[in-house]
Amino acid sequence: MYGDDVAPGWSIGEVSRRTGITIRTLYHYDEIGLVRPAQRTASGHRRYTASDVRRLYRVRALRRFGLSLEEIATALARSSDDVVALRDLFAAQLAEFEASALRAARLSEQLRGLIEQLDAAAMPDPEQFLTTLEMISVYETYFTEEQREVLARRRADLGEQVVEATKMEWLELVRAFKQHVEDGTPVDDPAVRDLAARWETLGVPYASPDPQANDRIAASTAALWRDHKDEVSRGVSNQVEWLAPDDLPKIMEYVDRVRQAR
Amino acid sequence: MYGDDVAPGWSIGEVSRRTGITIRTLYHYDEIGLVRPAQRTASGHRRYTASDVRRLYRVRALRRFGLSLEEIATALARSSDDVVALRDLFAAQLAEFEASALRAARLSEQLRGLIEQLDAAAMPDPEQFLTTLEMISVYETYFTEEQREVLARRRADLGEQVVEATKMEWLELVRAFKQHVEDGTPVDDPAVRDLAARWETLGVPYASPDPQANDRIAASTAALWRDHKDEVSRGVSNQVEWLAPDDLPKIMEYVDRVRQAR
DNA sequence: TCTTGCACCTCCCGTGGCGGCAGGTCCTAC
DNA sequence: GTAGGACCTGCCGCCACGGGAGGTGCAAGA
Repeated sequence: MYGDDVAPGWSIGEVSRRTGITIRTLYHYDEIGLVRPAQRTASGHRRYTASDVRRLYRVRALRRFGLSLEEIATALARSSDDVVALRDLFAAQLAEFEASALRAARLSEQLRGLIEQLDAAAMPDPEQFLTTLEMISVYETYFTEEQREVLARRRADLGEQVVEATKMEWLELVRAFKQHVEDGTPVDDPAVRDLAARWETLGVPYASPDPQANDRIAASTAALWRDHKDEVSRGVSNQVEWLAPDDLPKIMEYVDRVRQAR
Repeated sequence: MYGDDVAPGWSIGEVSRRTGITIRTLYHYDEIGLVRPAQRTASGHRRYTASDVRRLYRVRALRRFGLSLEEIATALARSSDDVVALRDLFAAQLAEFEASALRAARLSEQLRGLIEQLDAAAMPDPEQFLTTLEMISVYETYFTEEQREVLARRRADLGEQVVEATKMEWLELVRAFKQHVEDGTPVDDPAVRDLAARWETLGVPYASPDPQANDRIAASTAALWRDHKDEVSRGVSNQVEWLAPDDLPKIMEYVDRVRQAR
């Protein structure tokens, strides 16, 4: 066609079919200078040489590995004299893949948990579920990724059984304190003092070996509680029947006073 | 400030600090109607209520799970009356996570292989390595994802040892054929006929149970060889010393004639 | 000769989820 | 009076193209 068939190389359409790259993408690569066909025909049509097509295959391969077009351009520009740069680029990309795989795995797990909750219909009320969602985000806001990492690993190490047991014991303590609040037990009573001591030992198995990390986590927890008493209380009271949404703040205040009385 | 502190809710700056969402993002959410602050002050400043902030936290949580802002908008709009839609959304997202994790794992493995090759300095010449890259892309162009899947699984099932053994045997056959080409052995000689028979049995362990799939893979392979003789030959001759870049096409032609002679 | 049709060209707008800047307003504190 | 900070709107930029409009060049059929 056009008598171009005597010209060497291939038209853009032929190249597109051969390589599986869309024509639009070929235009784009030409535009940004990544793969420029060596020549044009008299009528202005692009002619790709064998070396152009080879370059295209290289670009495609590197793209598959998630490199940006800019990275590919610099890599192909200097890769002829050092393979080391390419190696480093690959290594960096590999590290990123692995990091994102880790993130994806964590998110998958969380999602699975949420789906399970929804399936178990443990949360019939959509509002309750949305509150859970809020808490997820609040949690992310107050704890750094590193802290979440530490906590998640700790929980995993201890196992679900232990975590559940801790939860139950904490709830028992809350229930006991609730009774004492209602009874107006004085804060220096030995009974509540013992309860407060048990309260403090609850977190011990979750502590990390680094005391400073513990302090930071405690500070974050305190800030979270300070700023989001209401949401947390609602969340907890959704889980147990004997707790009204505004009980927990009162109880926590009482516990604090008991601790200070020591 | 501005005497706004008597107005209920929070300014955009305060919300940004509390939630960790940038002000620009808050503007964006307002613009697209995803989170509109309930009111404005007389001077036009945004005031976020507690319910606005709750909505923000929900949005953040859903974003973390990779939902698009549009999906979040529809989810939050109707989630109050059906949690099922949300559950399905999560399930779909989970499936996507898992698919992308699979892709990432495959790419990681390929990258690791390439890095290993580079580290082993088995490829001192950058040009050789770039040819390898080309071949990766060519391979992708000629085989569909499904076919690659089948081949990869087959290789994994057989184990590296077997694959390596096949490679070695194939190279031996090539070497034998090369000798016959040079000697000018006629194509109906029993010796070369036997070699061709062995050649054909080589691929048998890699065949999938579905004969049509095998045919398609064979066709793809033929097309690849037809269009990329030179690259493949260069690639193979890079790996062994006794093979010149233009030997392989001649050998393959000879093998073809031997087969047809039967 | 006219039409139809195809391959190709350039130019330009759109995507998602914001980042960032310019230039203005509003209010407080020194 | 002015310096500064928080806030406002409007607009351009990113990345890797997708897609469409509107034009050109050429061949084959009616």
